[in-house]
This record gives sequence, C-alpha cells and structure tokens, in this order.
Amino acid sequence: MAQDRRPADRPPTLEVVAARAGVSRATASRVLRGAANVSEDARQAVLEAARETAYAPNRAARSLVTRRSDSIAFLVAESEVRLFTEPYFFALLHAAHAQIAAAGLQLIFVTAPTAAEAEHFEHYAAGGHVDGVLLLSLHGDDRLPQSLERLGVPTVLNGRPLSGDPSLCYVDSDNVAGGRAATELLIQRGAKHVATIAGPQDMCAGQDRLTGYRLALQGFGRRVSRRLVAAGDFTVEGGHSTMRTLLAAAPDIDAVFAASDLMAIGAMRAIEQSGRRVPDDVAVVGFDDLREAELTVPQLTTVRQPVADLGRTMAQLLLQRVAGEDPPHATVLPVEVVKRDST
Amino acid sequence: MAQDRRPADRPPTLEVVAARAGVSRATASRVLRGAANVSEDARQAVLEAARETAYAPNRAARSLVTRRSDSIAFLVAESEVRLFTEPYFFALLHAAHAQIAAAGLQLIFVTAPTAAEAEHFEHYAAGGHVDGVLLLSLHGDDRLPQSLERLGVPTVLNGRPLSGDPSLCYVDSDNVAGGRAATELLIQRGAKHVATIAGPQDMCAGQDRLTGYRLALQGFGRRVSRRLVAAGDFTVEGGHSTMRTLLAAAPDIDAVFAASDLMAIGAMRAIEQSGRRVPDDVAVVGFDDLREAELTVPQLTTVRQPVADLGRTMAQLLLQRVAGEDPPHATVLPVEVVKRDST
DNA sequence: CACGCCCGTGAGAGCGCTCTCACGAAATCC
DNA sequence: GGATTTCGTGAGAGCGCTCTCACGGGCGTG
Repeated sequence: MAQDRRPADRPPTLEVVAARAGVSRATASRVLRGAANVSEDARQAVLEAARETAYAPNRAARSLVTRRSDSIAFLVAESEVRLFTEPYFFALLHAAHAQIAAAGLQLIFVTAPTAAEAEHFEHYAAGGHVDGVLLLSLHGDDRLPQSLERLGVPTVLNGRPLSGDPSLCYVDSDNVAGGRAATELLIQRGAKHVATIAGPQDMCAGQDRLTGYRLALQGFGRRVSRRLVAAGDFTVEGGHSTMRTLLAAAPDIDAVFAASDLMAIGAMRAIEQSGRRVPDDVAVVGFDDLREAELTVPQLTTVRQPVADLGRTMAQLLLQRVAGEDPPHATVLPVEVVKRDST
Repeated sequence: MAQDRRPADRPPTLEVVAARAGVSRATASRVLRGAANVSEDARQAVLEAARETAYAPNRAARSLVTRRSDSIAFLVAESEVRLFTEPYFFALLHAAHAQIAAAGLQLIFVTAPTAAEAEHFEHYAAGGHVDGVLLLSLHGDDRLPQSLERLGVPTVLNGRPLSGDPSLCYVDSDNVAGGRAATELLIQRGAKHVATIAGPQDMCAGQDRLTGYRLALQGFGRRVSRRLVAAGDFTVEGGHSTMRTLLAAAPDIDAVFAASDLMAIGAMRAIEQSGRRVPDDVAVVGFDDLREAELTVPQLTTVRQPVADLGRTMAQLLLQRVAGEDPPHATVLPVEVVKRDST
C-alpha cells in the first residue's frame, strides 16, 4: 500500500475564499480577523465562502507579517524526572492551556532541564517564536525570566522568585497563610509541642511555610524552639528521617506540620515506627493535598493548593501582558485546610 | 525615524547574516539548513556570522515555504478533568517531548474534551499547522484518527484502538501479558479462587487485562467462573463496591486481580471491612504501579507499565511517519510485575 | 586544446497573509 | 450646491525564508 501523499490539493487560501465570495483578499481578511468597516453583505458572503471551503487561515503566513506567533510557551525548567510524575504540573498545564486555547493561542510545551537548554530556549524565544512564557519550577536565582523580559518576551512565573526581583510577574499559593493555618489548627487541637518538618530553605515555598509556622506560634505567644524545627527535602524518605531526628531530639512532640504531603507520609511512618500513634500521640498536617493524602491511614489533614486557579491565573496574567497591559506583578492565591483524620 | 526601515528590536534575518558572511542569502540558507554543496570557507563564514548576530531562523517564514510546521500536536482527547491528575499522562508527555525536541520539532499541547473541540482540532490540523499527532485517551470508536490520516496528518495512538482498524498506528502496554502474569502470580502463591475486578469493557485495556486473567486460569487448567469476574470503572470507589459484590457472591475468594491500582486500593479496603486480611486471607494484585501502590498497607503488588517507553516509542514512530517511513502499526511494550506485600 | 561536466554560487520568484494607501461613492457640512 | 468627510473596498507591497534555475569556473576526458 503506497502512501497516498497529496501535495496537489493544498488547503484553501484566502485568495480562494475571497474569489468565491466575490470580494478582494483584503476584504476577506478583514472579515476573518473581525475587523471593522466591512459591509454586512460582504461579511456574510465571506463567512459562507470560508465555511464552504473549510478554510483555515495559515498561521505561518499570518505570523510572518504580524510578527506575533500567537503561541505561548509552557516551560518546565526542571531537571528532576521525578517531578514529572507530580500531578501538580499536569493539572497546572491543563488549567493554563484552557485559558490560552480560549484566547485562540497555541500552547507550546518545552522543558529546560539544563542550563544549556535554558539558553537554547532563550535563543529560540529571542527569535520571536513565542509571545509569552509560563515558567515553572524556576531554580534558585536563575536569571532566565529576567533575560526573557529583556528580550521583550513577557513571562509569568509559578511561585515567588527567590531573587525577590519586583519586576517579575508571578503567581503563588499563600504558603505563609497555609503554614500558619496548619500550625494553628494543631495548636487549637490542644498540641503543646508543635514541631515542623520544613521544606528546603533554598525554595520560597519552603521558606514561606516555615514563616507561617513561626507566625502561628508567635500568635499564640509561644516561643519557636530550635529543636522543634528541621528541614526536609519534600520527599517521603526525607520526611521519614527528619521525623526520626525530631523525635529523638524532642520526644515530647505531640504534633507536627510537614511542609509537604509526601514528607507528612514519611513522618507518619516514622511516628508509628517509634511506637506512637497518629493522631492520638502525635497529630500530623501536610501540605499540597495530593491524592495520596486520602489514602493514608489515618487520612491526612493537609493544606490544599488551588492548582487549577494557579494555572488559570498565570495564563490570564500572561495574556494580559501579551496584550500590552500591565497587571499586578504579585498574585497570591488563598489555600485551604482540609481536615481529615490525622489531627 | 520614518526612514529607519529596520528597527533595532527586530531579530536578525538571514539577509543580515548572509551580508555579514559575504555570501548570498541562498548560501547562508544552505549552510544553516545543513545542505550539501557548500564550500568550507563559506560554511565557516556563515556559521560565525550567525553566532555573532545570535541569529535564530524565523520558523514562520520557513514554514510558509516548506509547507511543514515542524511541530507535533500532543492531543489529549479527554473530557474527565480527573484524568489530568494522573501522573501517567504527564510522564508520557515528558518522554514524548524529549524525542520531539531532540528532532528539532515543537510540541504543541492540545486538548479536545468534547466532540466539537475534536472537530475544531481536525479543522486546525487540516490547515497544515501540525506535521503529526500524538493522540491520547481516545474514546470508544471515535473516528478522529481516521480523519486525521485521511487529511494526510500521521497519527500515533496511545493504546490499541477499539475499532481494531489495522491502518491506525498505535503503541500499547502488553495488557494481556500483564493480566496473565498477575493472575499467574496469585495462582502460584497458592490461591484456589482467584477473582478479578476487570476494567470497563468498552476500553481495550479493560478487555485485554481480563483476557490475560482468563488465559492464566486456562493455562493452569482451571475454569473461568462467572461469579469470580466483575467489571469496575478503574476508580477506588468502583473497586470497593465491586469487591463487596464479589465477596458476597463468592465468600471463598482468596485472591483478586484488580485491573487498576486504584481499584485494588478500593478492593483492599472492602476486603478489610469484611473482616478478612490482606494478603493472608485474600491476596491482591493491581495494575499500573502508581505511586500510591507503595503507600498502601500492605504495599500493593502490581503490574508496572513502561510509561516513559510508551511516550518515547510513540514519538519515535510518529517522527518516522512524518519523515515518510512506514513503521509497523502495532507496537506492544512489555510490562513487569512488581512484587510487594499484598500477595 | 576543445569539449562537456560538475559544483559552488547568486538571482529571483514566490509561500499566504496583513496592512497601508488610494480611490470612488455616499453622507454630511456650511 | 459645492466642499469636505466619512466609509467600504481593492491594489500592491512586503514579511523572511526556501528552492529552482542559470551561470561561471575548474576539472577530467578525448
């Protein structure tokens, strides 16, 4: 069976549609772009001709003259493959895509696991191939967003940039409020010695959730004890070992706020292995509300991030910026405590 | 101002590079495309000029004349938002993207949750905006892949199409072998009455895993008993209720193969609620090897799908097809039993 | 030495679209 | 009623690139 290549019948062009409608290419273009100053007769004729010929505008041709690509890059600057198994990113992608698509733009998926690939992307973006960038999982003080902005490519970040650069536009969960609410819940449930397994302190999420923990204690007039604070790495294993360390240093711990659900799961395991029980001896709160949080025994109380909102908002802000508007640069979305059985 | 024909903020064009290298546009183009018949001198000059000017070719212009978009659509034809929280898709996307990017193509992310949007995509693809399509989560006997092929847009599916159309190119996990291996493991561990919670029978994954179950029993000379087979819907709740039904109909069940991990989790819950214990009274095997499988108590024995391989292979096949080759249409990748504590 | 043959090169024609500009007709003004 | 302003329209010039084609010079052949 020979491949039926059909170079002969090309998709209909604007020329064809215009001819069929009995107008000029210019008028047909005006109608199809929704421009003003077209008579109703012409408009109808063009629309009908377009429908009949199943006309689809050639984006390349359009892009060539308008100098806009009508596409947005969704850039995941992540080297750890593990994170690609996080539902978080995909849910964010889905939500962002819905907005982008609704605006008639394309969503181009890109990764930049290494500095070299980030540079390659920068080069690519400099070529005018994208109108804007949604940047995820920025590491440390990477200058990529600044470079992109300098090139005139509007960029919106997920998460507050560690550099604190106020010129960058970002959307983040309210990690401080989340950490605070989680800790307050534990205090209100009667805990005397609330520990925390903080996230990595080179990430703003890690920093902010710890800040929330501190604020909660201070709000209740308590001191923040060094022995009750230790940082993990957001993984199950990290949560497990950190919890062991904490319990060894402070056996009287009766509650712990883990800065991620995975760490909370590890912590619960360590708590049970130490002969204590959750929540009776030690209450646990996580952060993220992964699907796993519902599967643990007991089910995990946690702080839910508004993932879909995050993606949607990022896309909306970026679309505004692409349109030349100047929306607020910092957007922080509220989180919500989900009470289950571990507290 | 008015006589400044080329504002500074425009990216350099081939014209500029060529002039700088002291050659014609045609020669510069040849070098940059890697075409033959260019002298070494000219090649070096052009490459240097391109580097100096940070030249990035304008894809739109190229696309306009080559009639290729150099981009691939990653189309998720899924209406259920729930599935966007599945790590499965994102891992697949990641693997596929790596291949596509390595080939120098763009990956355009698209969803088509409704028939109307599928049609819109078809229209879009007909306009020559993508060179090929990776199609995920095709439902039932949707004709979308056939339509795309007819339009001359090569398409590679994830999962065997239910229609069985041999002209379609797909990549699938070996669901039959997986179901068989899972069931055989249970039999070998001494189970007398092996039940199965099958997947939806309008999906080939559901059908095939059930077939594997049947083959295993037959291989051991056992009859397939009606009361030991029931279909669920791949969810935790579905697994839970189906297991209850099975236990009620056949209290002597001592092992169960669930066609998905989520159903296995539901089943384990139902088993424990009935006063039985896993794995002592009833052994359980799942399918997928979600991250959750490691978190259950006891940890779930399951069948791991080669997700990254799936994505990689899909992309490779599609790239071959885009290049005009005609690779095999059916690719089935091996799965692997992961033994944990539930058996 | 004459003949053809590559082989590297440049000129130039578009690809399908948008956008500026000019033009005639209709509408409005003084 | 003549002058001016709309308003809808079409002609035509590119956008930046690829690709065909023609050309000139170096080379092998007879």
